[in-house]
Amino acid sequence: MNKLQDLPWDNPRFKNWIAVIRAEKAIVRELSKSLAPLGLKLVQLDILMNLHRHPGMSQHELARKLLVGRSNITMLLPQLESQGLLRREGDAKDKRVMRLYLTDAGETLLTEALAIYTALIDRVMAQSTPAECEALGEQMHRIAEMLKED
Amino acid sequence: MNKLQDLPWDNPRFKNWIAVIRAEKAIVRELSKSLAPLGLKLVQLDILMNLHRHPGMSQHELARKLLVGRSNITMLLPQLESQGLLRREGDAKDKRVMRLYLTDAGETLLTEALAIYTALIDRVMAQSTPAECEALGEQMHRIAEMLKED
DNA sequence: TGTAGTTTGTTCATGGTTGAACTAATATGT
DNA sequence: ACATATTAGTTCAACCATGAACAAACTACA
Repeated sequence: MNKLQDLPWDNPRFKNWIAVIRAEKAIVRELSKSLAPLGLKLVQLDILMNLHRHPGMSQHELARKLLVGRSNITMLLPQLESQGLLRREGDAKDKRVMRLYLTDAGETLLTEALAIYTALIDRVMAQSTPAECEALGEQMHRIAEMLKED
Repeated sequence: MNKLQDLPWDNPRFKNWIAVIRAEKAIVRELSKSLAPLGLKLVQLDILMNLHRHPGMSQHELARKLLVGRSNITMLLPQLESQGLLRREGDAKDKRVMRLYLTDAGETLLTEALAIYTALIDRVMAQSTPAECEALGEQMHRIAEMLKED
């Protein structure tokens, strides 16, 4: 059993991980505020981004990409659809799946939102040198790969 | 107006930031699963950790530390209190504030939970050299400081 | 075929989080 | 002292996300 005196705040790895959490939370908060004027929530932007990169995605694929339940997607889509940002088309070969596409309005809003997003990230990452930033990306990528479960 | 062809996935800063999000989500998911056998949710562990470091904290201070609404704390505490993990004492000088303390049971459970937590973080951070890990922490700390609002 | 198993998307009950009132206690300014 | 403003904590209604149960559509294999 550990003693309480050797708690992980003295552990460099742990301490640095806490810093990651804090920074991530701060950025997400800031981003949410910046996106509010567009009427977009973070998860909605995530959907638009994925649909732009993978037009014709199914709801199931989208849910997996977003690490979110399928039922959540079911309830998220009507909001965006009624705003005319995307459209759903039944797949011709498999009548179960709905294929998702951004509309022009969706592409336009996405562009505006990404301008805000990249501006924030540029501002934030300007705190680090390009090399540091690249190293950061590689570390995180390794971690995500390591924890990927399938 | 940006063209859609120069989207931020080609922007190194942005791409690396996406990696941060993915890794963070993966770790949080994994951690939540590991903590479930103790009957602890992540936010509850956060509370125990903060109460250990700052005994006698008020609910308001705790809410600010956790970046969470005060009402959330109000509803989170009874769960932990009824499990005998913490106790609330009215402040002698200011009758509005409730001072929070871990019980011995709380300290014990915290120790167990932290063993799990640090094991995961050690495993994850072992993907990087100590120097990389330190650089990571510094970058994140700079970002959090930059976005700190008061 | 046909039957069992899988996959897609939906529905629904549950639990979690939020922010806006609200109360009680304290601080401030005249 | 007294009115006003601020602060700590609570309550409540609204919103979100989740996972289990379900129906419809597909697949596989005898």
